[in-house]
Order: sequence, then structure tokens, then C-alpha cells
Amino acid sequence: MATRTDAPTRREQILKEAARLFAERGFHGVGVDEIGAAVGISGPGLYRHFAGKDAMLAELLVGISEQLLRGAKRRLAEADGSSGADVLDSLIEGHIDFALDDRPLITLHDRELDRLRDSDRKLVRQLQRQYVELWVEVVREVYPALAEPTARSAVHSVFGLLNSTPHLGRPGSLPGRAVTAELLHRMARGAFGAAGE
Amino acid sequence: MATRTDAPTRREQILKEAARLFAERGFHGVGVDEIGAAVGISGPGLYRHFAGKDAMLAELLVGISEQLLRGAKRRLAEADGSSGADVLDSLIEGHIDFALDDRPLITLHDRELDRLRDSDRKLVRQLQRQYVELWVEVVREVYPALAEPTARSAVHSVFGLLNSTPHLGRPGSLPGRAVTAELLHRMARGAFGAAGE
DNA sequence: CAGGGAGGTTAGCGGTCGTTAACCTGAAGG
DNA sequence: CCTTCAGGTTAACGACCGCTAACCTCCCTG
Repeated sequence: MATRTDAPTRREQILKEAARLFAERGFHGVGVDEIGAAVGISGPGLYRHFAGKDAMLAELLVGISEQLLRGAKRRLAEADGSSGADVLDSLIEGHIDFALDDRPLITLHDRELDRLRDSDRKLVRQLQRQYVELWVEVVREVYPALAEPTARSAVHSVFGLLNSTPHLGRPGSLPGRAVTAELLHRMARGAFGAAGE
Repeated sequence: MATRTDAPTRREQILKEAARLFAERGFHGVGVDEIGAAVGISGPGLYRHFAGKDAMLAELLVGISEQLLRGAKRRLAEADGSSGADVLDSLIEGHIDFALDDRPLITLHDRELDRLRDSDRKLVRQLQRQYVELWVEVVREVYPALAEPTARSAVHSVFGLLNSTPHLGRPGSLPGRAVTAELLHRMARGAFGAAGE
């Protein structure tokens, strides 16, 4: 898969702006006219690209969940043979990249899940669960003392830590992306270590 | 201040149910009729107790912020003379109690702030900021190597970790409140330690 | 150069929601 | 016993919102 160099399609523009607006004001707090205005067209014009407002949210949430899971699986495959600790580091790094680069999506991911149609919600939940279980396995390999429910709680808590990036102030006020990423990484490792000792 | 033993007032019932519903489906996703139904009256009946739907959210968010800050100040005063590490432990313990006992409020706290009137939002932001700064001071006392912006980021991240309780499954599926509290506490300390080393 | 589809537009419908108005009722107090 | 008032009720209004209908306008293509 080649790196994208083409201009973003209209669909992609819409999804990006919708994600930003949903994250800022909540799904029900944003009107289709606003989403349209954000990409320079009017509300009903969106229906040339999406079946409805719900469909935009569904595509966003399914997309995030798939992307996270795919990335984690890839890292797991690439790091095959490495130590468990290295694999865990790789997972943490991937999640941090996502949290820092797609902050609106991180916000949506755990906030608007209940606004989905039943089938979509089930799909997203399943993808999320797979992602969590993948982490749980790696964590338990590194910290064998952890029982499975404890490991799962620890994983959810570290997600909470890593997903705190939207609260760290506007992107400009951060001490620099690399520094922030490194801080989050150290803290995540420290949290797991304290859980598993 | 005596411990409450009286039955909850109607106002308190309403606030509690509104908090639960807002946390479940978002402020815009809940109608006044639903809130009324949750306490056994009909929608417009709520207006005998609150000026409007906004007023309920405002009272909830201001109340949480005040409660958090008041509790932290009390713990700081009570632990005067103790080591910094003990004070930090006390702060962590207080936040965990809140996160475990008032999960809907934790959810609202960082999710629906933007739905407030300007003046209310400023008030809540100010209270939140005071709470954070109080933590930052204690954290920097325990970990002097931490620069202030780094310490603030670390505090926000630990809040993310502690506030992950709503994602840990329904109250019944947790490994037990005390066990969960202890796990969260250890992880928070571990995260701060890793940030400040 | 016809024509057809992609991608817009505005007008408007139907439903929902917050809020108000008008009315009712039961219990407390003089 | 009459009044008052807290705390309800139902009806209805006005605004908003998601979505559809109907129409327009390029641009590509045979």
C-alpha cells in the first residue's frame, strides 16, 4: 500500500470535519448544515456522499476500530520473536501515535458509541474487544503475575491514560510532540509495571 | 457537617437520574420527558424544581468541581506535616473514591462542559484548574525533577487513568471495589514515578 | 453536440424537543 | 372551613433538525 499523495476526496473531507465537530459538540449537538458548511457545501448536499448523519458516525467509528486493530496486529506480526516487553512497547507506541495524531477520533471512540445502529455498534464493540484482548495477552506475557481480569482492567486504565491527550491543551501548548509521546510512553510502562509487580 | 440520613429530596432525585441519563446518552440525547419519567413525574413537572434543562447540567458540573476541589483541600489540610508522598497518596485515594462512587458524574465532567452557559463554564473551568494546580504542586514536591508543564501533563494523564472506571465494565463485573481501588492506586503511583524519574 | 450522471442548490415536510400556559389537587395553617 | 401554595397535570406553541423533492449546472463522453 503506497503512501497517499493525492488530494483528499470530498468524502474524506466530510469525515474529517464531521469528526472534529462531533468531538467538539457531541453527535446530537452538531447539525448537518454545520458539517456541510465546514466543507463549503450546504447541509443536504451531504446526502450525495452519505446515506445520513448516522452513516458518517458509523463510518468514523468502524474505521477507527479497524485501524487500531489492524495496526496492533501488524506490530505483533512484525515484532515476532522479540521479547514480550518489546512488543508491548510497540503497542504503546502505536496507540500514542494514534492518540496524538487523531485526537477527535480518540474522543469519539469512547463517547458516541451508543448513537450507532445495533449492527454497527456490535461490530465496533467486537473490534474494540479484539484490540483489548490482544493487549491483555501481551501484558500477561510480560507480567505473568497478573490474573486475566486484573490485566484487562489495567489495559483499560492505560488506555484512559493514553487517551488523555485531548485534555493536554491545544496542540500548540504541548511541550512538543516527541516529548509528550515519550512522557506518555514512560507513564504507561510505569503503570503496567506497578500493576504487575 | 453531619452525615445525611434523611431521604433524598426531589431535587436530588432529579439530579441523580439526570446525571445517569446524561452520562449514558449525552446531554442532547436525553429529553426532559425521560428525566421526568425517571423520577416518576412528567417532563414539564421538572420546571417546578429547575429553571431548565441547562440548569440541571450546570448544577451537576459545578457541584462535581466544587466537591472535588473541596475534598482535595481538606485532604491537604489534614495531612499537613506528612510527607509529600503521603499527601499525594491521599489525593489519589480521594479521586479514586469519587471515580468509583460517582461514575456518571466522572463521565459528564469532561464530556459536557461545552454545553454550559459562558459564566457557568468559566466557573467550572476555574475550579478544575485549581484542582489540577493543587495536584501539580504536590507532584512536584514528590518529584522535583519534573518541570511544571511536564508535571501538569502527567497529572492530566493520571486523571485519564483514574477516570477510566466507567470503561471497566458494569459495577458487578469488577473484581471487587477494594481490589479495583488498590490496582488503580498502584498504577497511578507507578505512572507518576515513571514520569518523574 | 446531444445527453447523462455527479454533485450541487433551495424549499419544505414531519417529527421532536424545550418551554410555557392554564388548570388541578391535597395538605397545612389561621 | 376557607385559603394558600407546593407540586403536579395536559395541551400546545415555536424552533430546530434530519431528510426528501425538485431543480440546476457543469463536465465528460460517444
